[in-house]
Amino acid sequence: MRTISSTQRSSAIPNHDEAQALDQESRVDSGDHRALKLWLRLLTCSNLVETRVRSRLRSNFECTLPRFDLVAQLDRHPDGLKMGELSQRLMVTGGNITGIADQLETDGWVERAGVDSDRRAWRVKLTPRGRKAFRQMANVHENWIVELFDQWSDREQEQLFKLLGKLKVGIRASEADTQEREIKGRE
Amino acid sequence: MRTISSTQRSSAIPNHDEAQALDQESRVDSGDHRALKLWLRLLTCSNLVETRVRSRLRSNFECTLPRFDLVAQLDRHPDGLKMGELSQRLMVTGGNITGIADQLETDGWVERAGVDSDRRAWRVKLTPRGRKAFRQMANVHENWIVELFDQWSDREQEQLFKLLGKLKVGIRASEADTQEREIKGRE
DNA sequence: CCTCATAATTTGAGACCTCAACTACTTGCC
DNA sequence: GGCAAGTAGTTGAGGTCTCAAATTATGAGG
Repeated sequence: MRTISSTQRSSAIPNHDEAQALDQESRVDSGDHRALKLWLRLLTCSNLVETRVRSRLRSNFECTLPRFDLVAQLDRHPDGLKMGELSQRLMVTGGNITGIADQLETDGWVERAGVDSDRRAWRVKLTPRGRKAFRQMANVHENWIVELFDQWSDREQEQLFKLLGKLKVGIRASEADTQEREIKGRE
Repeated sequence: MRTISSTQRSSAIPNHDEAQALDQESRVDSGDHRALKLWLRLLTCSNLVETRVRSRLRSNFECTLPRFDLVAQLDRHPDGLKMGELSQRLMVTGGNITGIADQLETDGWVERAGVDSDRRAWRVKLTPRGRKAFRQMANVHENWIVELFDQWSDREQEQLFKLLGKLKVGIRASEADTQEREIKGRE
Protein backbone atom coordinates (compact mmCIF):
# COMPACT_ATOMS: atom_id res chain seq x y z
CA MET A 1 0.00 0.00 0.00
CA ARG A 2 1.29 3.41 -0.84
CA THR A 3 -1.23 6.03 0.06
CA ILE A 4 -4.60 6.31 1.67
CA SER A 5 -6.25 7.33 -1.51
CA SER A 6 -4.90 4.41 -3.47
CA THR A 7 -6.25 2.10 -0.84
CA GLN A 8 -9.62 3.73 -0.98
CA ARG A 9 -9.74 3.64 -4.71
CA SER A 10 -8.74 0.04 -4.98
CA SER A 11 -10.90 -1.40 -2.23
CA ALA A 12 -14.10 -2.52 -3.84
CA ILE A 13 -16.32 -1.41 -0.99
CA PRO A 14 -15.48 -4.31 1.30
CA ASN A 15 -17.46 -2.92 4.21
CA HIS A 16 -20.98 -3.68 5.19
CA ASP A 17 -21.93 -0.02 5.38
CA GLU A 18 -23.60 1.78 2.59
CA ALA A 19 -21.30 2.57 -0.27
CA GLN A 20 -19.91 5.69 1.37
CA ALA A 21 -16.31 6.54 1.96
CA LEU A 22 -14.82 5.64 5.30
CA ASP A 23 -13.35 8.29 7.53
CA GLN A 24 -13.50 9.60 11.07
CA GLU A 25 -17.25 9.99 10.83
CA SER A 26 -17.72 6.26 10.54
CA ARG A 27 -17.07 6.05 14.24
CA VAL A 28 -20.24 7.82 15.27
CA ASP A 29 -23.34 6.05 16.42
CA SER A 30 -26.91 7.16 15.75
CA GLY A 31 -27.21 7.83 19.46
CA ASP A 32 -24.28 10.20 19.57
CA HIS A 33 -24.67 13.89 20.05
CA ARG A 34 -24.89 16.02 17.00
CA ALA A 35 -21.92 17.99 18.26
CA LEU A 36 -19.73 14.92 17.97
CA LYS A 37 -20.86 14.27 14.43
CA LEU A 38 -20.23 17.86 13.57
CA TRP A 39 -16.74 17.71 14.98
CA LEU A 40 -15.81 14.52 13.18
CA ARG A 41 -17.09 15.90 9.92
CA LEU A 42 -15.12 19.07 10.41
CA LEU A 43 -12.04 17.01 11.15
CA THR A 44 -12.56 14.90 8.06
CA CYS A 45 -12.82 17.95 5.84
CA SER A 46 -9.74 19.44 7.34
CA ASN A 47 -7.83 16.19 6.88
CA LEU A 48 -8.92 15.81 3.30
CA VAL A 49 -7.79 19.29 2.35
CA GLU A 50 -4.57 19.00 4.27
CA THR A 51 -3.64 15.67 2.77
CA ARG A 52 -4.31 16.96 -0.70
CA VAL A 53 -2.33 20.14 -0.29
CA ARG A 54 0.55 18.34 1.38
CA SER A 55 0.79 15.83 -1.42
CA ARG A 56 0.70 18.45 -4.15
CA LEU A 57 3.24 20.66 -2.43
CA ARG A 58 5.52 17.68 -2.26
CA SER A 59 5.13 16.47 -5.81
CA ASN A 60 5.05 19.89 -7.47
CA PHE A 61 7.52 21.85 -5.36
CA GLU A 62 9.35 19.43 -3.08
CA CYS A 63 8.15 21.47 -0.16
CA THR A 64 6.46 20.36 3.02
CA LEU A 65 3.28 21.89 4.36
CA PRO A 66 4.73 23.29 7.61
CA ARG A 67 7.52 25.00 5.72
CA PHE A 68 5.05 26.48 3.28
CA ASP A 69 2.87 27.71 6.11
CA LEU A 70 5.73 29.35 7.91
CA VAL A 71 6.98 31.07 4.79
CA ALA A 72 3.44 32.18 3.96
CA GLN A 73 3.26 34.04 7.24
CA LEU A 74 6.61 35.67 6.64
CA ASP A 75 5.63 36.79 3.18
CA ARG A 76 3.08 39.12 4.69
CA HIS A 77 5.62 40.62 7.06
CA PRO A 78 8.63 42.03 5.23
CA ASP A 79 10.20 43.07 8.54
CA GLY A 80 10.03 39.54 9.79
CA LEU A 81 8.33 37.92 12.75
CA LYS A 82 9.69 36.77 16.05
CA MET A 83 9.75 33.08 16.85
CA GLY A 84 6.96 33.49 19.36
CA GLU A 85 4.79 35.31 16.87
CA LEU A 86 5.26 32.52 14.38
CA SER A 87 4.37 30.05 17.07
CA GLN A 88 1.06 31.79 17.73
CA ARG A 89 0.19 32.28 14.11
CA LEU A 90 0.93 28.70 13.11
CA MET A 91 -0.61 27.44 16.34
CA VAL A 92 2.26 25.14 17.17
CA THR A 93 4.74 25.12 20.03
CA GLY A 94 7.88 27.19 20.08
CA GLY A 95 10.15 24.19 19.97
CA ASN A 96 8.56 23.19 16.74
CA ILE A 97 9.17 26.58 15.18
CA THR A 98 12.82 26.35 16.13
CA GLY A 99 13.18 23.16 14.14
CA ILE A 100 11.40 24.32 11.02
CA ALA A 101 13.13 27.69 11.04
CA ASP A 102 16.48 25.93 11.39
CA GLN A 103 15.84 23.93 8.27
CA LEU A 104 14.55 26.86 6.28
CA GLU A 105 17.65 28.74 7.35
CA THR A 106 20.03 26.08 6.11
CA ASP A 107 18.03 25.99 2.89
CA GLY A 108 18.61 29.71 2.58
CA TRP A 109 14.93 30.63 2.48
CA VAL A 110 14.99 32.47 5.76
CA GLU A 111 17.39 34.33 8.02
CA ARG A 112 17.49 35.19 11.69
CA ALA A 113 18.38 38.68 12.81
CA GLY A 114 18.78 39.84 16.38
CA VAL A 115 16.29 42.23 17.91
CA ASP A 116 18.02 45.32 19.28
CA SER A 117 15.63 45.98 22.10
CA ASP A 118 15.54 42.41 23.35
CA ARG A 119 18.54 40.19 23.10
CA ARG A 120 16.51 37.07 23.85
CA ALA A 121 14.49 37.38 20.68
CA TRP A 122 15.10 36.74 16.99
CA ARG A 123 13.42 38.27 14.03
CA VAL A 124 12.96 35.76 11.24
CA LYS A 125 12.88 37.17 7.73
CA LEU A 126 12.41 35.82 4.27
CA THR A 127 15.53 35.99 2.09
CA PRO A 128 15.07 37.08 -1.54
CA ARG A 129 15.47 33.45 -2.47
CA GLY A 130 12.82 32.37 -0.01
CA ARG A 131 10.45 35.05 -1.19
CA LYS A 132 10.89 34.02 -4.79
CA ALA A 133 10.29 30.38 -3.98
CA PHE A 134 7.16 31.22 -2.01
CA ARG A 135 5.69 33.46 -4.65
CA GLN A 136 6.04 30.70 -7.20
CA MET A 137 4.10 28.33 -5.01
CA ALA A 138 1.52 30.76 -3.68
CA ASN A 139 -0.56 31.25 -6.79
CA VAL A 140 -0.73 27.60 -7.62
CA HIS A 141 -1.57 26.80 -4.04
CA GLU A 142 -4.41 29.28 -3.99
CA ASN A 143 -5.83 27.73 -7.13
CA TRP A 144 -5.88 24.31 -5.46
CA ILE A 145 -7.87 25.74 -2.61
CA VAL A 146 -10.27 27.61 -4.83
CA GLU A 147 -10.83 24.45 -6.79
CA LEU A 148 -11.63 22.50 -3.64
CA PHE A 149 -13.91 25.10 -2.10
CA ASP A 150 -15.66 26.45 -5.16
CA GLN A 151 -18.65 24.21 -4.94
CA TRP A 152 -20.83 26.79 -3.28
CA SER A 153 -22.81 29.87 -4.05
CA ASP A 154 -21.55 33.16 -2.65
CA ARG A 155 -24.24 33.02 -0.04
CA GLU A 156 -23.24 29.57 1.11
CA GLN A 157 -19.58 30.49 1.34
CA GLU A 158 -20.51 33.51 3.38
CA GLN A 159 -22.65 31.34 5.62
CA LEU A 160 -19.95 28.79 6.24
CA PHE A 161 -17.43 31.52 6.88
CA LYS A 162 -19.66 33.11 9.48
CA LEU A 163 -20.52 29.86 11.18
CA LEU A 164 -16.88 28.92 11.49
CA GLY A 165 -16.10 32.38 12.77
CA LYS A 166 -18.63 31.89 15.51
CA LEU A 167 -17.15 28.52 16.37
CA LYS A 168 -13.69 30.02 16.53
CA VAL A 169 -14.50 32.75 19.00
CA GLY A 170 -16.69 30.38 20.96
CA ILE A 171 -13.89 27.91 21.45
CA ARG A 172 -11.47 30.57 22.50
CA ALA A 173 -13.99 32.05 24.90
CA SER A 174 -14.63 28.70 26.51
CA GLU A 175 -10.90 28.22 26.87
CA ALA A 176 -10.57 31.54 28.66
CA ASP A 177 -13.45 30.62 30.95
CA THR A 178 -11.91 27.31 31.86
CA GLN A 179 -8.58 28.88 32.64
CA GLU A 180 -10.18 31.54 34.76
CA ARG A 181 -12.02 28.93 36.75
CA GLU A 182 -8.82 26.98 37.20
CA ILE A 183 -6.92 30.03 38.35
CA LYS A 184 -9.62 31.11 40.73
CA GLY A 185 -9.90 27.61 42.10
CA ARG A 186 -6.23 27.62 42.91
CA GLU A 187 -6.37 30.76 45.01
CA MET B 1 7.02 28.78 27.13
CA ARG B 2 4.98 25.75 27.80
CA THR B 3 1.97 25.73 25.57
CA ILE B 4 0.44 27.80 22.87
CA SER B 5 -2.38 28.90 25.07
CA SER B 6 -0.09 30.14 27.78
CA THR B 7 1.75 32.21 25.23
CA GLN B 8 -1.45 33.61 23.88
CA ARG B 9 -2.77 34.38 27.29
CA SER B 10 0.35 36.04 28.48
CA SER B 11 1.10 38.17 25.44
CA ALA B 12 -0.55 41.51 25.97
CA ILE B 13 -1.59 42.01 22.37
CA PRO B 14 1.85 42.91 21.10
CA ASN B 15 0.82 43.02 17.45
CA HIS B 16 -0.20 46.00 15.43
CA ASP B 17 -3.39 44.33 14.24
CA GLU B 18 -6.70 44.86 15.91
CA ALA B 19 -7.01 43.09 19.22
CA GLN B 20 -7.91 39.76 17.67
CA ALA B 21 -6.27 36.44 18.29
CA LEU B 22 -3.52 35.36 15.96
CA ASP B 23 -3.79 32.16 13.99
CA GLN B 24 -3.54 30.81 10.47
CA GLU B 25 -6.06 33.34 9.24
CA SER B 26 -3.72 36.19 9.98
CA ARG B 27 -1.83 35.22 6.87
CA VAL B 28 -4.55 36.20 4.45
CA ASP B 29 -4.63 39.42 2.55
CA SER B 30 -7.71 41.42 1.67
CA GLY B 31 -6.99 40.57 -1.95
CA ASP B 32 -7.02 36.85 -1.38
CA HIS B 33 -9.76 34.61 -2.58
CA ARG B 34 -12.57 33.89 -0.23
CA ALA B 35 -11.85 30.20 -0.63
CA LEU B 36 -8.45 30.67 0.96
CA LYS B 37 -9.92 32.55 3.89
CA LEU B 38 -12.50 29.85 4.30
CA TRP B 39 -9.86 27.16 4.33
CA LEU B 40 -7.66 28.89 6.87
CA ARG B 41 -10.61 29.48 9.15
CA LEU B 42 -11.62 25.85 8.87
CA LEU B 43 -8.07 24.82 9.67
CA THR B 44 -7.95 27.13 12.66
CA CYS B 45 -11.16 25.70 14.09
CA SER B 46 -9.92 22.20 13.58
CA ASN B 47 -6.61 23.01 15.27
CA LEU B 48 -8.28 24.67 18.21
CA VAL B 49 -10.53 21.72 18.92
CA GLU B 50 -7.77 19.22 18.38
CA THR B 51 -5.34 21.00 20.68
CA ARG B 52 -7.95 21.23 23.37
CA VAL B 53 -8.97 17.62 23.17
CA ARG B 54 -5.39 16.42 23.01
CA SER B 55 -4.44 18.37 26.08
CA ARG B 56 -7.40 17.18 28.10
CA LEU B 57 -6.93 13.55 27.09
CA ARG B 58 -3.38 13.80 28.28
CA SER B 59 -4.05 15.51 31.59
CA ASN B 60 -7.19 13.57 32.49
CA PHE B 61 -6.42 10.13 31.13
CA GLU B 62 -2.76 10.01 30.13
CA CYS B 63 -3.86 9.04 26.66
CA THR B 64 -2.87 10.48 23.31
CA LEU B 65 -5.33 11.55 20.66
CA PRO B 66 -4.31 9.01 17.99
CA ARG B 67 -4.66 6.16 20.45
CA PHE B 68 -8.04 7.41 21.54
CA ASP B 69 -9.17 7.71 17.94
CA LEU B 70 -8.05 4.21 17.09
CA VAL B 71 -9.73 2.70 20.10
CA ALA B 72 -12.89 4.69 19.38
CA GLN B 73 -13.16 3.03 15.99
CA LEU B 74 -12.65 -0.40 17.50
CA ASP B 75 -15.30 0.17 20.13
CA ARG B 76 -17.90 0.25 17.40
CA HIS B 77 -16.68 -3.03 15.92
CA PRO B 78 -16.64 -5.84 18.46
CA ASP B 79 -15.31 -8.24 15.83
CA GLY B 80 -12.36 -5.98 15.23
CA LEU B 81 -11.08 -4.17 12.19
CA LYS B 82 -8.25 -4.98 9.85
CA MET B 83 -5.23 -2.74 9.77
CA GLY B 84 -6.22 -1.40 6.39
CA GLU B 85 -9.72 -0.58 7.55
CA LEU B 86 -8.30 1.36 10.47
CA SER B 87 -6.02 3.17 8.08
CA GLN B 88 -8.97 4.32 5.98
CA ARG B 89 -11.14 5.29 8.89
CA LEU B 90 -8.46 7.27 10.68
CA MET B 91 -7.23 8.67 7.38
CA VAL B 92 -3.61 7.95 8.05
CA THR B 93 -1.11 5.66 6.33
CA GLY B 94 -0.80 1.98 7.08
CA GLY B 95 2.66 2.33 8.50
CA ASN B 96 1.29 4.69 11.06
CA ILE B 97 -1.40 2.27 12.14
CA THR B 98 1.21 -0.41 12.63
CA GLY B 99 3.03 1.77 15.13
CA ILE B 100 0.02 2.86 17.13
CA ALA B 101 -1.44 -0.64 17.21
CA ASP B 102 1.90 -1.99 18.41
CA GLN B 103 1.86 0.33 21.37
CA LEU B 104 -1.75 -0.32 22.23
CA GLU B 105 -0.97 -4.00 22.07
CA THR B 106 1.91 -3.76 24.53
CA ASP B 107 -0.36 -1.67 26.75
CA GLY B 108 -2.86 -4.53 26.63
CA TRP B 109 -5.69 -2.42 25.22
CA VAL B 110 -5.80 -4.24 21.92
CA GLU B 111 -4.95 -7.60 20.43
CA ARG B 112 -4.18 -8.87 16.96
CA ALA B 113 -5.81 -12.05 15.70
CA GLY B 114 -5.13 -13.75 12.40
CA VAL B 115 -7.76 -13.75 9.68
CA ASP B 116 -8.57 -17.28 8.52
CA SER B 117 -9.39 -16.43 4.95
CA ASP B 118 -6.33 -14.24 4.42
CA ARG B 119 -3.08 -15.00 6.10
CA ARG B 120 -1.68 -11.57 5.27
CA ALA B 121 -4.24 -9.74 7.33
CA TRP B 122 -4.75 -9.09 11.02
CA ARG B 123 -7.92 -8.36 12.85
CA VAL B 124 -7.37 -5.87 15.63
CA LYS B 125 -9.73 -6.13 18.57
CA LEU B 126 -10.30 -4.31 21.81
CA THR B 127 -9.40 -6.32 24.91
CA PRO B 128 -11.78 -6.09 27.87
CA ARG B 129 -9.26 -3.83 29.49
CA GLY B 130 -9.08 -1.60 26.43
CA ARG B 131 -12.84 -1.43 26.19
CA LYS B 132 -13.16 -0.45 29.80
CA ALA B 133 -10.53 2.26 29.44
CA PHE B 134 -12.25 3.64 26.37
CA ARG B 135 -15.71 3.69 27.86
CA GLN B 136 -14.41 5.70 30.77
CA MET B 137 -12.99 8.31 28.45
CA ALA B 138 -15.77 8.35 25.89
CA ASN B 139 -18.47 10.10 27.87
CA VAL B 140 -16.21 12.78 29.18
CA HIS B 141 -14.79 13.30 25.74
CA GLU B 142 -18.21 13.73 24.23
CA ASN B 143 -19.04 16.33 26.85
CA TRP B 144 -15.97 18.32 25.89
CA ILE B 145 -17.10 18.36 22.30
CA VAL B 146 -20.66 19.26 23.12
CA GLU B 147 -19.40 22.10 25.26
CA LEU B 148 -17.28 23.42 22.42
CA PHE B 149 -19.92 23.11 19.72
CA ASP B 150 -23.03 24.04 21.65
CA GLN B 151 -23.04 27.67 20.72
CA TRP B 152 -25.55 27.28 17.94
CA SER B 153 -29.22 26.85 17.39
CA ASP B 154 -30.39 23.54 16.02
CA ARG B 155 -30.88 25.14 12.66
CA GLU B 156 -27.35 26.48 12.57
CA GLN B 157 -25.86 23.15 13.56
CA GLU B 158 -27.84 21.50 10.83
CA GLN B 159 -26.66 24.11 8.36
CA LEU B 160 -23.02 23.69 9.24
CA PHE B 161 -23.33 19.93 9.11
CA LYS B 162 -24.82 20.08 5.64
CA LEU B 163 -22.31 22.56 4.33
CA LEU B 164 -19.42 20.45 5.55
CA GLY B 165 -21.02 17.38 4.06
CA LYS B 166 -21.11 19.09 0.73
CA LEU B 167 -17.49 20.07 1.07
CA LYS B 168 -16.54 16.53 1.93
CA VAL B 169 -18.09 14.89 -1.10
CA GLY B 170 -16.89 17.74 -3.29
CA ILE B 171 -13.31 17.23 -2.28
CA ARG B 172 -13.47 13.51 -2.81
CA ALA B 173 -15.10 13.97 -6.18
CA SER B 174 -12.43 16.37 -7.33
CA GLU B 175 -9.82 13.89 -6.19
CA ALA B 176 -11.38 11.17 -8.29
CA ASP B 177 -11.49 13.52 -11.28
CA THR B 178 -7.86 14.39 -10.94
CA GLN B 179 -6.83 10.77 -10.72
CA GLU B 180 -8.90 9.88 -13.74
CA ARG B 181 -7.31 12.64 -15.72
CA GLU B 182 -3.89 11.50 -14.64
CA ILE B 183 -4.59 7.91 -15.55
CA LYS B 184 -6.02 8.84 -18.92
CA GLY B 185 -3.12 11.13 -19.61
CA ARG B 186 -0.74 8.26 -19.06
CA GLU B 187 -2.36 5.96 -21.56
C1' DC C 1 23.60 46.78 42.35
C1' DC C 2 21.13 42.32 43.35
C1' DT C 3 17.46 39.22 43.23
C1' DC C 4 13.63 37.13 41.74
C1' DA C 5 9.75 36.43 38.77
C1' DT C 6 8.90 36.33 34.09
C1' DA C 7 9.70 35.92 29.12
C1' DA C 8 11.98 34.28 24.41
C1' DT C 9 14.23 30.55 22.71
C1' DT C 10 16.48 26.11 22.48
C1' DT C 11 17.11 21.32 23.59
C1' DG C 12 16.09 16.42 23.96
C1' DA C 13 13.00 12.60 24.58
C1' DG C 14 9.29 10.47 22.72
C1' DA C 15 5.12 10.11 19.89
C1' DC C 16 3.17 10.75 15.36
C1' DC C 17 3.09 10.73 10.44
C1' DT C 18 4.44 10.08 5.44
C1' DC C 19 6.81 7.89 1.90
C1' DA C 20 9.00 4.27 -0.39
C1' DA C 21 10.86 -0.19 -0.22
C1' DC C 22 10.17 -4.78 1.24
C1' DT C 23 7.97 -9.40 2.70
C1' DA C 24 4.50 -12.57 2.40
C1' DC C 25 0.32 -13.86 0.68
C1' DT C 26 -3.68 -14.04 -2.79
C1' DT C 27 -5.72 -13.98 -7.25
C1' DG C 28 -6.28 -14.34 -12.05
C1' DC C 29 -4.86 -16.27 -16.02
C1' DC C 30 -2.37 -19.47 -18.89
C1' DG D 1 0.34 -26.34 -11.56
C1' DG D 2 2.76 -22.04 -12.08
C1' DC D 3 3.72 -17.37 -12.77
C1' DA D 4 2.62 -12.23 -12.96
C1' DA D 5 0.19 -8.72 -10.80
C1' DG D 6 -1.85 -6.99 -7.10
C1' DT D 7 -2.85 -6.63 -1.87
C1' DA D 8 -2.05 -6.55 3.53
C1' DG D 9 1.05 -5.38 6.49
C1' DT D 10 5.75 -3.99 8.22
C1' DT D 11 10.02 -1.45 8.22
C1' DG D 12 13.22 2.44 8.31
C1' DA D 13 14.48 7.09 7.19
C1' DG D 14 13.24 11.61 7.86
C1' DG D 15 10.16 15.41 8.92
C1' DT D 16 6.70 17.20 12.37
C1' DC D 17 4.88 17.96 16.82
C1' DT D 18 4.40 18.17 22.04
C1' DC D 19 6.07 18.46 26.55
C1' DA D 20 9.16 19.64 30.07
C1' DA D 21 13.55 21.24 31.37
C1' DA D 22 17.33 24.25 30.55
C1' DT D 23 19.46 28.70 28.98
C1' DT D 24 19.75 33.42 28.61
C1' DA D 25 17.84 37.92 29.01
C1' DT D 26 14.44 41.52 30.79
C1' DG D 27 12.43 44.28 34.38
C1' DA D 28 10.61 45.49 38.78
C1' DG D 29 11.56 45.99 43.68
C1' DG D 30 14.61 46.04 47.51
